[in-house]
Amino acid sequence: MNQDRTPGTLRRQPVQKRSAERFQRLLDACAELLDEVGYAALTTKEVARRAEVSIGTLYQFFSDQEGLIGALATRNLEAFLERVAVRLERENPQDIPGVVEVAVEEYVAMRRTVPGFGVVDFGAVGRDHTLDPALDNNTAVAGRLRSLTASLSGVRDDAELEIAVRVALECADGVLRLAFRTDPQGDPQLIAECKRVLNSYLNDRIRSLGAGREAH
Amino acid sequence: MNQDRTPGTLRRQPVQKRSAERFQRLLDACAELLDEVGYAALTTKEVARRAEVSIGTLYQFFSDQEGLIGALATRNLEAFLERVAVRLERENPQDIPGVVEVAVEEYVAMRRTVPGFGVVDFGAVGRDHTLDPALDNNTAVAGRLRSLTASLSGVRDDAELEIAVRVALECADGVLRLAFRTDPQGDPQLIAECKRVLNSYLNDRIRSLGAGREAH
DNA sequence: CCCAAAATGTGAGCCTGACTCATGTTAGTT
DNA sequence: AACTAACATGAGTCAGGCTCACATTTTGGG
Repeated sequence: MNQDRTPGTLRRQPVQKRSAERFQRLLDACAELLDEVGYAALTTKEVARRAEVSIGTLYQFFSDQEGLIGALATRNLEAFLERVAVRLERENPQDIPGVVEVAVEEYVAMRRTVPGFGVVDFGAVGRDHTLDPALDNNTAVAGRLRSLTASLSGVRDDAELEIAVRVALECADGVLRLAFRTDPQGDPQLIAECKRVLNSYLNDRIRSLGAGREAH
Repeated sequence: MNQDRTPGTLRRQPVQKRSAERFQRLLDACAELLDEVGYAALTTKEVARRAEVSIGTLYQFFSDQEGLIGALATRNLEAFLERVAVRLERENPQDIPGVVEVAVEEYVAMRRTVPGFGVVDFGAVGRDHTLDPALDNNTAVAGRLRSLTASLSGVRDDAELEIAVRVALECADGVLRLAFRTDPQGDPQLIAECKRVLNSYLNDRIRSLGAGREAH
């Protein structure tokens, strides 16, 4: 009877085709609006209107506004990981700079082409202080990236690598946001700096794990 | 006499003692509430109530909620820079790891003791996509840190250093947020990783500027 | 084909919170 | 005291998040 009021979650997965399409339309409208008016000025009413769906329908899928944003972030995350996985498989880089190059370039490409990606990428802003540290979007990304990394460069996939990837991800996120804050197309110099940070750190870090190609 | 409705700004600086105290009380109440209920659930009514001030008074000082948060961020920023400047002067470190140590430790100390610091540190969340990239809080921090860094380690204070410091700051911000997301007291391992990232990158970066103490 | 059940869709309206403004009060100055 | 500028107030306006009682569509037997 009473609806699921757990904040920031989905309420009902669409099962029929019609509602599945509406679900995607809502995410698309949300993404467009985020680009147009920004995070703070986003309204659920306008998202619904833009998706040509009633406000009630929106709330059948998402528990609240945060759930809507979260679902968009999840879709972005899946798309990003898919793109990275495809390119890694195709190009099969053998060292860390190779993997860094692919991951950064795909992120940049998505920032330039995917609506709303710049505002929410893999997680809404201000979702830090959740009391349950169980699930954290960036941690999820790190987990998936870690297995991709480990399998491709011969590095041992252990707790140390987990930390290195999480740390690298936070850095990349911050520097790339800066790059796009400075220049809507992404400041090339700062994008290069992002790769540099990751390579400096990971090289340093992985070597100390005794698994790099050039042991000290 | 329409009021200043420029978003995110101050409206009137307090000039008399009474209002100056109220101004600080409002920031204190805001900081406390941010810790208690989080950014999303913050209400201006409750901030005013907590500060024992009418809602009207709050809006005499701040153009809107964002202005309130911004003023708190500015106060945090000034306190941080003051603390770092004092410690740098006292300890006078001669190399990059020395400066990194001081800056990171002071940030950690403030996260542990200053109410609300964990939520807004130097800038509210979600303030990226402002159309005028003129002023950006992290850039301001970077500018001030840069002069401190340059004067103390004999590095040339030029555009390259500017970039290095801005990049380093974004990384530190991200990794330290992660450290405190994982552990309310700040995960020691991640704090150590933060220093490591900064040292790896800055060492790499500064050496290439031909100014480190150990030229290659 | 027909129908009940399940899934889905609707939007007027409730509620809460950001922000205003007409009016009253206090501090500083002469 | 008397005047002015700074300061303080909170009931009221407005907008946006979200609900719920009800309507419509799809599905899967029979």
